[in-house]
Amino acid sequence: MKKNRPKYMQIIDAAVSVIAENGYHQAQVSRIAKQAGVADGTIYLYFKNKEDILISLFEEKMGSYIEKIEPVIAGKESAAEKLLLLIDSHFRMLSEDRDLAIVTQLELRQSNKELRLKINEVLKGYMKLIDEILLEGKQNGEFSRSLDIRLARQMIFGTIDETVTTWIMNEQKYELNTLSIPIHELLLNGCGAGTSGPSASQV
Amino acid sequence: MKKNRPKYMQIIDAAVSVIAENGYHQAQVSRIAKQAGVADGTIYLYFKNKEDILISLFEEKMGSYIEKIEPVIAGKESAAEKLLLLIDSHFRMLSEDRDLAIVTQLELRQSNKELRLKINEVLKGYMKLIDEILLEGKQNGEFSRSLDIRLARQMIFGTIDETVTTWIMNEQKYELNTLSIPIHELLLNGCGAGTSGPSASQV
Amino acid sequence: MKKNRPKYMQIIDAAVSVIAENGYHQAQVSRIAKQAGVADGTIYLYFKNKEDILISLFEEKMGSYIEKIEPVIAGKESAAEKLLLLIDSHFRMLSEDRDLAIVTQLELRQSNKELRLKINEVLKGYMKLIDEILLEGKQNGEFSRSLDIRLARQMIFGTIDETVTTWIMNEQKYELNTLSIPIHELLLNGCGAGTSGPSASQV
Amino acid sequence: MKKNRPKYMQIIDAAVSVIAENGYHQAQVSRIAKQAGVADGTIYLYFKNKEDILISLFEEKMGSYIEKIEPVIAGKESAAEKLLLLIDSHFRMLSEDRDLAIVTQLELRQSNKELRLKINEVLKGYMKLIDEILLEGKQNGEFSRSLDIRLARQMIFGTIDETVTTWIMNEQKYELNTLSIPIHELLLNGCGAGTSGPSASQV
DNA sequence: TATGAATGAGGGTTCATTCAT
DNA sequence: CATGAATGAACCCTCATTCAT
Repeated sequence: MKKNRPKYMQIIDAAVSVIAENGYHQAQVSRIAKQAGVADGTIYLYFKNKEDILISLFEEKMGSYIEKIEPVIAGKESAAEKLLLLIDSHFRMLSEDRDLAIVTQLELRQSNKELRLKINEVLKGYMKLIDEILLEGKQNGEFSRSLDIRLARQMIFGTIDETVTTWIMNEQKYELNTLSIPIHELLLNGCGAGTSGPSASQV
Repeated sequence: MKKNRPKYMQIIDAAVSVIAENGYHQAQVSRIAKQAGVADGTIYLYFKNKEDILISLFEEKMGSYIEKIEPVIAGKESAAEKLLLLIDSHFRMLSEDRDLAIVTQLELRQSNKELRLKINEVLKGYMKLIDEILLEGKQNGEFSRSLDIRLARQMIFGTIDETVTTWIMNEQKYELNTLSIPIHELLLNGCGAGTSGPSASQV
Repeated sequence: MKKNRPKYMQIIDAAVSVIAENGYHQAQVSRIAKQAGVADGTIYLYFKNKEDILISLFEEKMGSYIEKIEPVIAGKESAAEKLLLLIDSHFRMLSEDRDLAIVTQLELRQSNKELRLKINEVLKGYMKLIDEILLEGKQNGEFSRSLDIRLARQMIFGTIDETVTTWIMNEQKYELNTLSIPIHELLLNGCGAGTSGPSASQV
Repeated sequence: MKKNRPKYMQIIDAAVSVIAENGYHQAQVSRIAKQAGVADGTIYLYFKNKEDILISLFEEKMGSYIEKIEPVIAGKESAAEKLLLLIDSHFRMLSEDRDLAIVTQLELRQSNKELRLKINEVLKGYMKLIDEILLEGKQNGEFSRSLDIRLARQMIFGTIDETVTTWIMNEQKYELNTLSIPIHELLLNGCGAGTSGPSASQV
């Protein structure tokens, strides 16, 4: 399996670094190769083409994050707590790797439609995770019975995403994680949690 | 004023149509010219360069939308009603011009950072509009006193944007405007409106 | 006759000024038209095409100079005096119109082969003038009997031309006309005048 | 070093040939590449841009000529002999490579001011060589004590240059080298050599 | 496995010239 | 005579990918 060889991750990390520093359109394959310390041709021993580097980058970084976060979330008791953990972990992951944050929030979005469709495939796992939290919240009465899960998921993901993008655009001048609790409260309210008890944020 | 000559809008409309059909990276100037029924060189009598077409496109379509919607919203009495009108008009505008929806939600986001910064300038007017609604809602007690306007704005814009993008990605298989009221309800709840009275959506 | 209409010279003068200021490749027809205070299309009522402006420019400025200098030179008695007058007038003409000097010595030489062939046609009158001086000098014993007129002419024209070009390249930091007498002496020597009497420069 | 790889000279030679045949403005990069037997992109592995090909061409051909001729001239005893060698070598070099003659005398002069300034840099070495010959001739009494070196150099270079250009313009109908001795005699006279002894051309 | 020299397709923009008014 | 909006051909350069070593 090529993915297990050291140069595989070496190239992906080089891609993140080069794209974050120079932007998507300045991230030539030769530049990534140089940063990774390999020859241009070597890239093609590990990746089908340039697009494949970017997809793999997203899969490795986001895919592995989703896999990692899933069991941790499963350990929490209430949907509210799960949602808070989701938001906070999301913010923490991107705060801790600002290059990755720039790449996923700004640069990778300049890619063509095809690539973005494939990125969406990876995100589906994340959407499913959100849906499960919402479903649980509906079923155990934490959230409104009439909650439309698809719309609520768009609200949650859209809000998180817009929040991170704004933070990046403001050159990360503030601590992203300080927003976890207020954003959580907003979203809980949105889901109808505020009507039947104390805010879960206060838990 | 060049903007008043008929070919100006003719070229912008051609750009929307060509980009929607072929994608951002396939939208060669010569293709846009052909679609507009003018010579390649004529483009440069009306626009500084290719990027200028795209900026102008966004300014004309979104900028004029913002200007148009502003007084209509001002006519509404409550913040909740204003928010509903904002959402519903946003959805309606993009439903009525699906090419424009594709261009603004998917294609224009592939542009370089510079262009996107200029697009953000145009969007600032929209953000300000949202902020005003939120401020009004806070002041007249419709929304929670503790509402963080910046975060609430990110929630509102992020949710609307994500909802439209999902609709586009699903090839517009459903009516976007049917989502106006449920999205409105979600967002109102998020703003803390549900805690102190009947949902404004029911107004 | 188009040449008698005021706009004809107006356009030529505008061309000299625009080319001197901005260089040959920046001298677009529209720029010349603007400088001349006429519409682009008007240029084509007076000139066949852009090249025709440049040829006419050279014909008018250099051709008229040659016609003017010819009778003055004819009035001088010795070949040596005639040569001095030729050199000094040449330097004076270009000193007095530095724009023209820049255009003829530097900018017009960037034109294509065809244009330069036509310029050479105009210069033939000048070459003939030099040849006549040389022939007279040979016949009356001022110059060497063995002088090759063609080569001597190349020396004279080449020296004058190189001297003016060097002066232009040095940004006209010195008075070109101070070189008339020493250059004259060099060239007289070259023609074998120094062997049979006092320097003609001292006449 | 890129200059040592065979394709470097291959491309330069192709450029000379293409420019000589089709003219400066018709010498597209793709045409030069084709003539050199390489792909368009390969040009850019050896040269920064198109202008760089032309500068390099001049440096390689004229620069290397100047370096080569310098020690040979140093071996001659008198300034007169040195001058003859300079003229004759100059004529020989261009006679032996008529494409190069066309390119340097006619085509390269159509280039923009910037390129011509760089060409002048290369020529400065040549001017220095002429100056050294003149200085030596003045000091050892071969040339007139009152000789102005700068003006004499302009005469020498101007005469040689004009002679070659006339030869090119006449489509090389005669042997350029037959002019070496008579031109030499003209220039020696010009430098005041004829006044104090037998012509060095007769040596 | 690894290299890196070589490939070649593809597009934004300028500007001399025209022609309907 | 005069205008100036419209035309459209023409070209340099980049960079993802290949393949001989």
